[in-house]
Amino acid sequence: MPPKAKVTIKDVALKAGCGIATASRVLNNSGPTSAEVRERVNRAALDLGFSFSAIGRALQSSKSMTVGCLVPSLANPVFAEAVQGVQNELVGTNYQLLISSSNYDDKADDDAISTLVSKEVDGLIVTMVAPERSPALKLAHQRGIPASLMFHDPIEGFATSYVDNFEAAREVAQRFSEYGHRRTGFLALRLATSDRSRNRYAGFHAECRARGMPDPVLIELSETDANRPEKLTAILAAHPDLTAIFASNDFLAIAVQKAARLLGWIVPRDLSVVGFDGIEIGKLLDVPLTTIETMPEKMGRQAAKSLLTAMQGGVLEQLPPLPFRFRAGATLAAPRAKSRDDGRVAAQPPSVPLIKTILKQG
Amino acid sequence: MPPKAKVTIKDVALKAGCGIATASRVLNNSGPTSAEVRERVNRAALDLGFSFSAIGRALQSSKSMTVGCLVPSLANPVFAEAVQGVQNELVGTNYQLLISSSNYDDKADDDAISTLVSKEVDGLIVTMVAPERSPALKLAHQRGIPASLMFHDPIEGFATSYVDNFEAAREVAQRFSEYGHRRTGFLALRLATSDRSRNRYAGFHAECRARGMPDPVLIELSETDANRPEKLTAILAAHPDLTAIFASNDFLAIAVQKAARLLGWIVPRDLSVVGFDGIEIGKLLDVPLTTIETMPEKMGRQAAKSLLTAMQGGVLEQLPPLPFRFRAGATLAAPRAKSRDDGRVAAQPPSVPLIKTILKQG
DNA sequence: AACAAATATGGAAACGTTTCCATTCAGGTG
DNA sequence: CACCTGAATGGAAACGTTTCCATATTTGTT
Repeated sequence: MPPKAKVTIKDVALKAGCGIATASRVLNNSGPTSAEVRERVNRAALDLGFSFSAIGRALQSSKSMTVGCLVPSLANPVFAEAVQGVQNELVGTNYQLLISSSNYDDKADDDAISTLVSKEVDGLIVTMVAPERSPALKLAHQRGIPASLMFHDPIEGFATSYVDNFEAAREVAQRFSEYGHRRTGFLALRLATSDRSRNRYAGFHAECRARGMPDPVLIELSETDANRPEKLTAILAAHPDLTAIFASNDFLAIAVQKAARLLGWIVPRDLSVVGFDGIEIGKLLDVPLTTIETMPEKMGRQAAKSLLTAMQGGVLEQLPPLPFRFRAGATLAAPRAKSRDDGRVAAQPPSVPLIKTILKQG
Repeated sequence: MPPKAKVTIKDVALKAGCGIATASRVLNNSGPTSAEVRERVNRAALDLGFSFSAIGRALQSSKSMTVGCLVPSLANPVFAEAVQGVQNELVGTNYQLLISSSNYDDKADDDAISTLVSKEVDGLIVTMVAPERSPALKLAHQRGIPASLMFHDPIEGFATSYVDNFEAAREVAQRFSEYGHRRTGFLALRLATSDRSRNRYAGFHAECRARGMPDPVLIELSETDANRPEKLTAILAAHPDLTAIFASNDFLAIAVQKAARLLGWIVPRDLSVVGFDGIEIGKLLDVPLTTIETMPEKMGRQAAKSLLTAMQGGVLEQLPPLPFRFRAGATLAAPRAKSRDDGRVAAQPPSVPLIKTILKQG
């Protein structure tokens, strides 16, 4: 084990007393070799601790054996799971995963793609703010780098692995309607940078209309407000007529319940809440979360799978969306029959001190 | 915009009517050039849509400008956040992030490191099952590839960014003791593959002893059982004398509360629970989770930061552990004075039908 | 025994960079 | 006017592979 910094195939050939070409053939099993030289080369490689330089290989074959993956942020468990799905699918192939994240920034998205392209990735798997108007992504496409989208609805020229947000949201509106809800709200974060949220809102809105319900109230929260319930509490208080909230993700669905409790409202008696994503924790809550279950891991897997076939010369074809599933939970129920102000506030007189207590600890 | 597959610096030089060396100097600002040729080269590069081949560069400079990162799984939000932290620190440098995951498998860990090394990463950031006995990691070290650990306690030869699990766990024992708890349990997943959990257990155990409490009951859950509360319910029922549980992560802390509820126990009246990690959702729960807050994002950042200085020729030095913080929450309280069987079961007669209901929906 | 066919081998080019070195040319100094 | 300095430039080597091609050796067939 001489800890030589770099041992190349040249060193192996030298030690084995043969030419580089022969050593290469032995090490790759890529051509005729005599048993004798095979023995010598393998022994030399082992002794020297040789391993191929992926860079040398990449240069000569113009294949980096690397796929680039861009998501807004790994701090969002949904994206993290999807990336893990990609990874799971890539294990066993010889492809490695180069990742980047944009923190939901349009410009950063584009830069990230450029960087990945200049690293000569063999394929791309992306979730970005606006894939349809990313110059870098278009350029990658022109250069013949196959790209597979995740979470996005289909757009011209790319295959995508996604869940039908519009349809899923329609189902939520339908459930609300069946329980007799009429005045609803849609709660989301960063609507401007999330086509997913926009699609959910669109579907929810469309189905509410179709059922003759009033248009849902659109509640958009800033990043920072999401962790501090006060703002949400104020918003709820300002809309006492809402009986049901559709939250664009499960975290928000849990946050809005916290806000409701601060007002002394009880879920689902005084307010129904439905989330989106289907995180596991939702099942374990005291009042299990009603939500739409999706499969981020599968999404990543599917994106990786199609990309792999595309990289092997196959054609990138659009598969149908991944299924979603309505998880009943217990945060959705019929709205109270009685008028709001009588019912809710009266039922929980000590709401004000409660707020104080919790504000203090936050 | 001729969508030529590959435009190299040779093409640029040709079009600009100069030598390759000159073109390189212009494009890199790395030597004397006349204003005139500079103009021509830049224009040619722009016209042709030239961008450097990172592979060509890597080969010649023997720097891949890539750091490899290995974590057990991105499906665990703690690791995902840490990786995002690494990423955040790397943005702005010219380093890209190559990731891999082992799914908590010892062998896979080693293979992953080998692969990353053969990709010639310039540095490594790793969390693995057992870094101290990974041949591949040792080899990387011998080859002079700097490596920075995450989540691990310090080991010979590597810098690590971590939280003092032992100390944090001692604090939990101390809090339990102060509230008057004596019989406690430690709940964990995959103890064999997580030195973090083992260290927490060790610290918890040590402090319980130091305070004259009985040794904590060690409860280890299989992966699959963690999502299905029945098993946990059975375990709790088998240990009716426990008054407090320290869970090795917040997810388990929430799961054990679910199990307790299935038995009709009320948290924290009948059972105190303390978690670990400090996930945001914990704050939003009806009964806010008592837990140890840690900073995974910072951990990733710190690991990346030290690695960066090491890669720039600096020395990899061990920093003190990152701080943790006890978050009070509301799932920790004094144990009930009365005997168990009187208190708990009698207080919640309808516990059996409740179990049935919930089992059905799971 | 002679020759074709198959097998084994190594030299060299190519992949896209950067950088060392040598060359050319202009301008300044004695 | 000869000389030196410094700037500008391009050729070529090197980084580690794979692969084409040509050569050398063995095997098999008449």
